[in-house]
Amino acid sequence: MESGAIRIEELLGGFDLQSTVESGQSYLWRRADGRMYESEPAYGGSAWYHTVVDGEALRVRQVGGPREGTLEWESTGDGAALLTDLLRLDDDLAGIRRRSPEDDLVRRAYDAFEGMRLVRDPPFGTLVSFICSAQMRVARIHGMVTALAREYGDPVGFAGPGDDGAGTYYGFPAPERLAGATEAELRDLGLGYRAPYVVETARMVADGEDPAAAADLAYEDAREHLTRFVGVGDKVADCVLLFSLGFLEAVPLDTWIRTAIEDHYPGCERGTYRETSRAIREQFGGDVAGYVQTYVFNYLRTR
DNA sequence: TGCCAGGCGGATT
DNA sequence: AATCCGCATGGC
Repeated sequence: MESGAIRIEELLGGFDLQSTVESGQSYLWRRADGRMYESEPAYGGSAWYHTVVDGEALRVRQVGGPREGTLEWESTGDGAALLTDLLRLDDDLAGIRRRSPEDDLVRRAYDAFEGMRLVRDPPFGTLVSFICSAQMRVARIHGMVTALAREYGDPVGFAGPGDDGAGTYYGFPAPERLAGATEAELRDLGLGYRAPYVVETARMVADGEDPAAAADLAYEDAREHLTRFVGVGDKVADCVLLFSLGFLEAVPLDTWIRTAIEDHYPGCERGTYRETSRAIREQFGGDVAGYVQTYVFNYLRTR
């Protein structure tokens, strides 16, 4: 096992671990104490969080604040490289904020979650997570994804300081494993009407349709391309583009953002997803619009 | 109790 | 192309 530390002072614009992994962007991290989404934003409490990527286990906690704290990590692999990739530690967050609009809502959202970064999660786990997200609260989405990992994922033994004491983490299942599940099994895990969508999309990916292939396309073509997967419309496609494939201009139009448009940017409502998306993307700063969206989403959601 | 949650697929018009 | 409808399920 390797371990190390990253000084947050060295990251442009700081970092806050809790708001990054508990803001409904990623459902692939878990808290050792099991208290995801329970504690207040900016509390943190130096909780350990863990994930598994490509068979490598990684856990991390933040000691101190979003400007002068330290990220302590332990991993079966190169923890520093994994963290930098997964949590976008190389983004210039201060620069991104400078390129964001200055209205009251955006300012309040940035101030409420100082140091929150976007994530760069693996494509298949992100795709399935957001298929599960339809008409569902974030804590329950996290519960569904956790159940899928527990039932179909590969365990990685990793003893240490985690409060769960189990020392076994589960990676998100490979497409072939979920493709082999039955709709009834997934319904028993609480997926409801999303169960057949997950099975069918897993089959498509197992048969060679790679969601990551969208990364080579222009933004709107990439969004259209991802809707080929079952259970994936424009909104879920935007989530995959933003939280996995690095399209920072993507603005998922979910219920919270649609409310924000009604209340704060009524001129951006254009009647169709495509045109409303273009308008709010412009309003939110173009190539940093996805960052603005995620701050506003989390701010409104947790009020 | 009814309403809502990071919507989508399918049928109808 | 736009609109309507059905769909699971737990929390408030």
